[in-house]
Amino acid sequence: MQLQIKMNEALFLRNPEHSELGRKIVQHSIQLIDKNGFEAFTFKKLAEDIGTTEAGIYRYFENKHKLLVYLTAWYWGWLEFQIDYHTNNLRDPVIKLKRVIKLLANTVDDDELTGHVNESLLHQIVISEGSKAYLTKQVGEDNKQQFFKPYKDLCAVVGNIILECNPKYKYPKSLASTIIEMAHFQNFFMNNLPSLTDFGTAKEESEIIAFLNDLVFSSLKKG
Amino acid sequence: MQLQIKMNEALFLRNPEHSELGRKIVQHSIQLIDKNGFEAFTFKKLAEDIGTTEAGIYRYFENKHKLLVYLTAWYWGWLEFQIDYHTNNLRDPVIKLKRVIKLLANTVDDDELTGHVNESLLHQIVISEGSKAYLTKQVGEDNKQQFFKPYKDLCAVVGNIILECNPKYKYPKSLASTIIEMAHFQNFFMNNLPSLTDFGTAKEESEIIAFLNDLVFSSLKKG
DNA sequence: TTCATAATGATAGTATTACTATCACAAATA
DNA sequence: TATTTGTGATAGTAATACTATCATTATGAA
Repeated sequence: MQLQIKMNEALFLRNPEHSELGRKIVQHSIQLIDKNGFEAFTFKKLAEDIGTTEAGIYRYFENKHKLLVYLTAWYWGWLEFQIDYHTNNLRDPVIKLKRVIKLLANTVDDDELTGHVNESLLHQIVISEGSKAYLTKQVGEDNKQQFFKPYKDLCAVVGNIILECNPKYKYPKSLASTIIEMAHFQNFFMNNLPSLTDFGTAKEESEIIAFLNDLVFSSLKKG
Repeated sequence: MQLQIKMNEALFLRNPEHSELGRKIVQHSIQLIDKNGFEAFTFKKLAEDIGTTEAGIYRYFENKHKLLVYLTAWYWGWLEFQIDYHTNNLRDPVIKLKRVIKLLANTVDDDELTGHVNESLLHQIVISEGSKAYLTKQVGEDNKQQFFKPYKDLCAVVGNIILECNPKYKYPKSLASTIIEMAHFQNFFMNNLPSLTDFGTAKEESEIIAFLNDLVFSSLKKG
């Protein structure tokens, strides 16, 4: 059994899933970006880490920005699969939404079904570097090429569950993007700038979940 | 009359406010970063834009990261002043908080009191590039040196107003950082990835304000 | 089995970036 | 008047972000 996330072909020059080297590029880039941060990450270092050459990496990805977008898109695609999988048997939209919040805010375990991707590290990358995928001047171009479709799809899914909870709620999409972003930002703040949160002492993800639940379900309360 | 924001001395090598060249560095860096984005921004281009040399810039700022942190810190300091100024005569904390949300989410006009800083452009920079000031591997080091104090102070101010509204509310700081971040992220999404928001058609900041007000005051409602 | 093609490795080279260093000059200051 | 301070001009270096070429190896179709 194996899980494959279908990726936008414009994100790479050669599909990294289709070769050993490609999978190594994905695997080691996740490790390196997590370890040293995206700014310090270069294709040269990645090549050395893998034991190939810089040119070898460039055959798969145009540049490191595209690779970052690839990784985050992969993550959002994977997460949407997780959400579908863990909520498809649930009827009550409130329970569903709580489940989604948990999946967004919890540390993920490494998924055995995806050999070369360490989801736990990738989750950390999405927290620390994810916004850099779209906070650029090329965001318009990238968006035209559908690079952010997985993120937008996930947001739409969450937005729809929100509407199921309260069909009259006026800001389902904005609330969805708020939940998604804050699940990550509050985590980053908790661990790095704790005075921006109320979780500085305990540093428990469960508290982030409690905060998000409170935020969301106060908003969705009718009346 | 002149408004001066007191800045952390560790952010620069020479205080840019104290010389003509320094003020030009600040002024032109704001223009260039706004125009081309932070990634494409280099000290060489900045020097050419000003009509000085690269070495000249390095005498003021160690590197472009410090300059970005300087600019964002300046903005948060300025914004806190604006908030103090516009809310100090208000008694009702609910009105106060609404005022704060408006100040956070609205496009700012260029403040005449600060000659070399174009607050309107700087606001755009904080929206598009602001998170990059702390989403780095050095965030811990930078935080130890108090680089993010203005941001944290602002967050504390907002958190306290939240507590005035509802002393029993459990997440004042997290809600404060959520408001601040979302005032900017929803703006960025609205203009660049509109399907992540509910403001795609109108593209009005007033809608972001309405969303944030709804979000915040549902959460603070007692019961 | 053979021929063609595709993927990789090895190496080289370029323009730009991110600095550091040095020296000369002008203005302010003591 | 001597001295410090800020600026301009120039040079230089290591690293980054690529592009190009050629030889070798693996794959797979005829």
